[in-house]
Amino acid sequence: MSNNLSDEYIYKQILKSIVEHQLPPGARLPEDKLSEAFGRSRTSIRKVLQRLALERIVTIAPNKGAQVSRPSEQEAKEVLNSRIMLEPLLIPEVLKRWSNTNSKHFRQMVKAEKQAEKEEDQASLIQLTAQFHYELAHFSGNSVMAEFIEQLCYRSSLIIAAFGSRHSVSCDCGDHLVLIELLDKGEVQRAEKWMRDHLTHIKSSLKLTISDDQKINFQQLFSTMD
Amino acid sequence: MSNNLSDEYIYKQILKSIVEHQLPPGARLPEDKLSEAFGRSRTSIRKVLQRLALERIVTIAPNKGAQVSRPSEQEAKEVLNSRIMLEPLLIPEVLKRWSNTNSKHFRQMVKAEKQAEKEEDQASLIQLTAQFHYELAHFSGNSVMAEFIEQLCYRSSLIIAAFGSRHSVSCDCGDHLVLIELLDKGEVQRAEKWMRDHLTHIKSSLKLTISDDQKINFQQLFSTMD
DNA sequence: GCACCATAAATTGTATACAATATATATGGA
DNA sequence: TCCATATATATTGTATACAATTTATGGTGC
Repeated sequence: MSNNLSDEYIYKQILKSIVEHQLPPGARLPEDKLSEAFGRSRTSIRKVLQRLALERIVTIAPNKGAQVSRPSEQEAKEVLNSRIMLEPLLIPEVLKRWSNTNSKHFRQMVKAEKQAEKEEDQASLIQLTAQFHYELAHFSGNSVMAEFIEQLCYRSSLIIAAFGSRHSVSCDCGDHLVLIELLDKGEVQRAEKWMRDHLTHIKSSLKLTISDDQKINFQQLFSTMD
Repeated sequence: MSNNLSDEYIYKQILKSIVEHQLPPGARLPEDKLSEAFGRSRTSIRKVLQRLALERIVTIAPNKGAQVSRPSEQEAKEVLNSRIMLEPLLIPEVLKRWSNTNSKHFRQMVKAEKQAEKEEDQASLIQLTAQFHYELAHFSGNSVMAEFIEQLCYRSSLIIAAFGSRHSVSCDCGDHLVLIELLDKGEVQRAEKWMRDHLTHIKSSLKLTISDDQKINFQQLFSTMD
């Protein structure tokens, strides 16, 4: 493989492989193998692995090295619950800045998603789905929040790798187009609700042990729906 | 100084110095000086500095090394706005888990704050104020959110160092006791509102250039208050 | 005195060496 | 055959060496 690659490039490359499920949870990441693959010394690789560890994408055990994180069920719930709380919260700000250009940009992205779906290119589909969410967050104008959400999106991909069912991914797509249309029409509350439901749906598609957290609420289940 | 200190210890030590305004924004953090101070090689120090850089507490410029971050006004606003959004959001969850033990714990903490205030121990006061906020966040049961808020608290300390007025710190204290009493009484909405107002007050105590972001809203200003 | 350039000192970037630890393999006894 | 132990191999942890770059110093001309 070619030489003299920046740390940032190596970081993105490894992250991408994990997010796209090429490197499954638990996969060992030996420093000298990576060192050889990227043609850089172990020093650079360690730096990248430590960064990924801080972001919880990778887990480093003392004297045992790095492996792709195996998120716990607890962590899975917390990450998804965080997204359910935060992403709808940013919708009003996104809408304030919403323009025709944005709309076109995101429609283009949905097109790419559908293309990946048709070609059964799981890797691209996962990556695009996450990208849709964090790019939207970035349009809120609050980059501090957006970067946090971006990390949660990467962690979600890992969580889907660990707890997702066969169709978790494609099913998830649930058509981001609907959201765009709501934003075009300026329907704040419906857009917020869509986002909440969308993420809740992803969460419930995970094969997590049932707990208090997701006891069936018959009241809600059989209430009149819109 | 004594030898063989863990990376974690060094990290906390440097973080503490920055949060407590011993190391002001812009202060250079030369690797070999720190290396000597902690009795470890530059390797360990670099690792710690890189972590702090990812957390935005420190800024590393290529070939120029690390210095304590100088947050921009934009960043200051985004961090505070994020806290204004998030911390009230966690109040309901905190309340669900609220117990007499918690109450006592936080009352103890307020006592310590007041002690620090009386002794004019600015460093402790800043640290305790931040700690109050992030410990509360941890009692929400969502550690993913709590860790993010913890980071935002550290960044806030840095922001106060950069943009705070003389009495930003002591004034801020605005009595955390009030919040505890609201939680004791189970007043969710009032507690949420208290938190929002408290953080908004901190934000407006900063010497930031006036922008759209904080134009005076007369409507709101002269509305009937409770 | 001040700007400018050359040189010296200090500081960071990167690779590598060696020690410490963990994992894998092989050997011997029950 | 299986398990325990010893040895060998592989892998990580840490310090250090050297190159690359920046910052400081000093001298020269104007």
